[in-house]
Amino acid sequence: MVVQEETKLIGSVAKESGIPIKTIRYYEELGLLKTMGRTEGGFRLFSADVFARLNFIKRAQKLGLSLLEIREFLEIHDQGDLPCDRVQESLRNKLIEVDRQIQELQILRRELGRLLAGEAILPQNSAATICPIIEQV
Amino acid sequence: MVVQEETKLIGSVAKESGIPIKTIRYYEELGLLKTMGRTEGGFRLFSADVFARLNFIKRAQKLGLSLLEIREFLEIHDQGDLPCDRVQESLRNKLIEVDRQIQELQILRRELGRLLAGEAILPQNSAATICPIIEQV
DNA sequence: TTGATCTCTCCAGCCCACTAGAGAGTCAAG
DNA sequence: CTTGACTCTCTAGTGGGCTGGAGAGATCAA
Repeated sequence: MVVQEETKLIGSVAKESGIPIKTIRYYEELGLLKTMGRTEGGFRLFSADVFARLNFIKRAQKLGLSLLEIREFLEIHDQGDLPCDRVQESLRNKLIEVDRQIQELQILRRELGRLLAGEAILPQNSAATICPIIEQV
Repeated sequence: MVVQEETKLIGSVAKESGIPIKTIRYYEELGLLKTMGRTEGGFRLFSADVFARLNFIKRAQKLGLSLLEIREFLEIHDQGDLPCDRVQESLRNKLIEVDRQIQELQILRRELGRLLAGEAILPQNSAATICPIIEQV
C-alpha cells in the first residue's frame, strides 16, 4: 500500500502521539478527529495536523474539559470565522470559569505548601458555620 | 432525638452544603469524612467542621484531583505533623503538577480568547511533525 | 400511639472515557 | 501466493464517581 505523502495510518499516529489506537478511533467516532478518507480496504488515513489536534485534546482534557466540550471548541476552530452569539456566550463563560480555576489552583498550591510544612489546612476545631477555608486562604 | 449541641444529622449537612446525602455517605465510606459517632438508632452524627472538609473536597475535585488523592491530603492534614518522606515526595510532585496545570490553563485562556476573536487556534494546513500548538502559544 | 419524615444498608444502574477481545479483512515483502 | 503485521467493526467490560430504589428501622410532633 502506498500511503500518500502526507497521510498516516492509525498505527503510526498512535505511535508518534503516544495515544492508543483504540482511543484515536474513539475520538474519531465522537467527531473530535477527522480523517482524510480511507484506503480502498477501509484503513483510516490521517493528515499530519492530527497531532496538533490530539495535543489540544490531551491538554484540554487534563484541564477538566469533557470530550464534548473539546469537540465544540474544535468545531468552532474548524468553522474558521467568528462564532455565533450563543457560542460566544459559552466561550465567555468558559473563560470566566478558567480564570476561577486558575485562582483556585493557586489556593491549592499554597495549601499543599502548608501541608509540606506540617501546617494544618483545615480548621481543626472550628465553630464556623460558613466554611472558613475560602476566606482563610 | 436530641442532637448534641455541635452535631448534625446527614440531612442537614446535605442541605447546608448542597451535597446530596448519598454522596456524603459515599465520602464517608471512602474515608474522606469522619463522623463523631452515631445515635443509638445508628444515625450518623457530624461535627460542624464537616463543611470545611466538604468544601475542600469539592474544590480539590474541581481541580482534577481524584477522591483518593484528596483523601491522602486530608489524612496528612489529620495527622497534624510533618508528613513522612514518601508523602513529602508525593506532595512536592503534586505541587509541580499544579504549577504546570496553572500554566496550561493560562494557555487555554489565551486560546479561548482567540476563538472568541475568530482566530484559529490550530494550524489549518501544517506540515509540522512536532505539534506546533505548544511552541506556538 | 400513630403518622410523617428522617435515616439506615444493600444492591443495582448510569455516565464518561476508555479498553479488551473476537473474528475478519488488508497490505507489503519475500 | 503466502506470511505476518496491520487494520477493520462490533460487542462487552472496566473504573471512578455517583445516584436510585427497596425495605426496614429511628425520631419526633400531635
